[in-house]
Amino acid sequence: MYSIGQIARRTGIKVPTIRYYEQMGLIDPPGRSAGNQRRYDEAGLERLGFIRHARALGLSIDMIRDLISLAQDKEMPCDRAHEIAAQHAAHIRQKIARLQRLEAELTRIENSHDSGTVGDCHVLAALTDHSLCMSEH
Amino acid sequence: MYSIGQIARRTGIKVPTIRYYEQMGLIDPPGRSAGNQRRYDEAGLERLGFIRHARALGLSIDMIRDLISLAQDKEMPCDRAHEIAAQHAAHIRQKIARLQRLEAELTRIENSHDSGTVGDCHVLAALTDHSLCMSEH
DNA sequence: CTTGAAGCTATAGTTGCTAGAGACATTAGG
DNA sequence: CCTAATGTCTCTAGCAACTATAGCTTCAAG
Repeated sequence: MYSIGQIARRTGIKVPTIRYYEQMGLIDPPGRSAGNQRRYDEAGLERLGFIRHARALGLSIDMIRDLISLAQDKEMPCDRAHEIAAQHAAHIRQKIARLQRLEAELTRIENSHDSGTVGDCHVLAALTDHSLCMSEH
Repeated sequence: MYSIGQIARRTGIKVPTIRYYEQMGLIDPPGRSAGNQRRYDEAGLERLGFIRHARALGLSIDMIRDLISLAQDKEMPCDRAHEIAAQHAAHIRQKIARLQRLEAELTRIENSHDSGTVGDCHVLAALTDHSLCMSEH
C-alpha cells in the first residue's frame, strides 16, 4: 500500500494532480487509512502510469477516460483505441504545420535589421501591418 | 467613430474579446456615446489590428502589452522588441521539436497492427508501458 | 510523547477567451 | 414620433488542466 506522496514520487505526477485526476474520474477512488488518507495498490500505480504517459503524448483527459473505459473488457475490439490515436496524431500534425508557418514568419521578422529605434523597428512594423507577411497564419 | 460591433467586423476580433482586451489593458478605454456605448477612432482600429496580428503569431497578452508600451516612444531603441520576437521564435521552435517527437511516437503506435481486441491492443500496450517508446517525451 | 513532515478538504488563481442574463441604447421603417 | 429589431452595456460563470493557498488532521520517527 502506497500513500499519495509515494505514488507521486514513483509516477512523477504531483500530489494535487493525482487528486485532480481522481476528481475527474480517471482513477477509482482508492481505499483510505484509518485516518482518512488515500492508500493505493499496484493497480492504482499502473493506472497513473498509463495516464501520465497518455498526457505526455498530449491526449486530453476526455480521450484518456475513453481509453480507460475501453480497456476494461479485454475481449472487446480495440478499433476505437486506434481511432483515437490516429485522430490525435492528425491533430498534432496540424499543430506542427501551423507552428512551422509562425516560426518562419517570426524568424523573417526577427532577422530583418533596422536602425534600432522604435520609429522604424521592423518587428513593430511587421506586427502592425499584416500585408508585410509572407504566409498565412 | 466606430461602434464596437463595427470594429469587430473590421478587425475580425469578436466583440467580447475587444472588451476583454480593454480590461487587460491592451487598448485604452475609448470614448463613449451619450448612451455610454464605446466609440472608437482610427487609432483604436489600428491598435486592435496590431493585437490581432500579434495574437495570430502566438504572442501572449503580456508580451503584447510590453510591445505596445515599448512602441509609445518612437525615439527609444527597439532591442527589446527584437528580443521578444526572438524569444518567442525560440519558444515555438521548442514546441515544434516536442510535437515532432510526439507525432513520431504516435504514428509508430498507430501503425503497429494487432489482433484487434483490447487484450492485445498495441495502442493500449504502448500507453501502459513507457519502455516501449522509441524516444523521449 | 512530541515534533515535523505529509495528508486532508475546499477554494481560488492561471490563460485567453466565450456564453449567458437582464437592462439600456441606437437605428431603420412606417 | 413611435415602434420593433438589433446592438450594446455590465456582471458573472464556464472551459482545460492543473497549481497554489489556508487551516486543519494524521502519520512516523526518535
